[in-house]
Amino acid sequence: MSYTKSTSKRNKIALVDCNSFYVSCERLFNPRIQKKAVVVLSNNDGCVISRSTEAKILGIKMGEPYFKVKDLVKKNKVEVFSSNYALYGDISRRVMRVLRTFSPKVEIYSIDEAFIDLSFIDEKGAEEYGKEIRSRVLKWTGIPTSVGIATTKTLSKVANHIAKKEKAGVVYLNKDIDERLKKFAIEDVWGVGRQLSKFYYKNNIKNAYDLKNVSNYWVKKGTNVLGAKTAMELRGVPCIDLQIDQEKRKNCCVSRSFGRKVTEIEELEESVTTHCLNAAEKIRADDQLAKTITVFVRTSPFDKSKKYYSNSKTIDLPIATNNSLELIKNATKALSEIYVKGHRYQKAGVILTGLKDEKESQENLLTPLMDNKSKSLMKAIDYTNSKYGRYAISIAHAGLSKGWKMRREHSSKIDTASFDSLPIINI
DNA sequence: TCTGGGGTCCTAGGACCC
DNA sequence: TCTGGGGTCCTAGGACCC
Repeated sequence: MSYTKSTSKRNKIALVDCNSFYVSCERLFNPRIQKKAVVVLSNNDGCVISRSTEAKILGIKMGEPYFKVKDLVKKNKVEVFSSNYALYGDISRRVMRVLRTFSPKVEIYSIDEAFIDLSFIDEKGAEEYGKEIRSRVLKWTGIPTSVGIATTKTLSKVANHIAKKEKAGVVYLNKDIDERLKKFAIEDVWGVGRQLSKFYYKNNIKNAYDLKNVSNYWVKKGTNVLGAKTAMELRGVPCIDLQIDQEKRKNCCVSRSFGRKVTEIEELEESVTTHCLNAAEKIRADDQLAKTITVFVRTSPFDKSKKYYSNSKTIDLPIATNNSLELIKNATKALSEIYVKGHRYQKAGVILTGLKDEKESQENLLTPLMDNKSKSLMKAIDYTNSKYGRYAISIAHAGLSKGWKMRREHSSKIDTASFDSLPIINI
């Protein structure tokens, strides 16, 4: 058996993850905050969702409500930003474009991370290649990354985690794997969340090594197939394929918390209408049609002094559509069925499901002739809004005052349209 | 006063059918 | 008291991810 030969052909998957991505994006445009503690807040300035290393050291936790750390932030002069997803999306696309120069097989896993197939690199070259990825991404986009390389996606997640923790930049997990896994807490394993951690701890499985060494049968019985796949991947057996083709979404959800509590149905209607416009625009951009629409509303789950109310209504559309007006009509009807006077609503949303390709949908003989007309209307609206800014054309029912709209008190106001026209300078 | 948003996949259980 | 047995399809809800 020729061992060396087979190992050199082994699967190699790199996970490239941007460090403190949203903070790094804000830093690109703000030299003043390079070395400072910085945090980025979620929509509505609700929670901390990105932290610089300095902010982590101060003890600011991921996902922590902003009001709980406000004092700490003030005392330590932490720089605070409301999130700017249009900006982060632009930077993300740039990062991904650079990653594609390293391998034809790239899976964009989230806004700030990607799996890359590096099986064509031999054992000795893997770590060097990882370093080259880091430096090129940094040079071409300004974004710092960490790279983990291993034989499966789950192990490359482990490697990446270690790279971040040890500030190693690149970790290639090819030796002393068991020793590393023994020090890797079970709750940090990709695919093991709160419930599974509880279950594993109860059964004396405390780290990745423990999980690697229990029987597949036992894992599958106690959890499900995904649990078993995770265990297999820790053993180095690839079970989760790289998804290279960007598949279209199957659902589309648009929802927001309100900037203040809402009690009247008119304001709920405004927000639901706005969410419909956004959701419809999203699926039109992908040439998709929706078969069903769900509207949901809820009060604050944190307000213990009031009774919690949460409800949703789903409507099957007679003909799959992406027509804003059609969707709004149904959403409004759904809303009227779940609205109960007297509650202080905190959030409302719209979910489009049963999405399918417009091309694949059969032309329905009963489709009114109107349809072509409204199709061109939607096209015109999308074009105008993309050219002159979102909401250049809206409908009156979406509301003009929008007293319920979310808070964004710390926006850096970086205009991505103008950013996109900036020249790129390679240093 | 103030606690994000948008996804995917899996399973259990009901409806329905023969 | 006893109440068939399987198969498929669909959906709601849970768990997980970033």
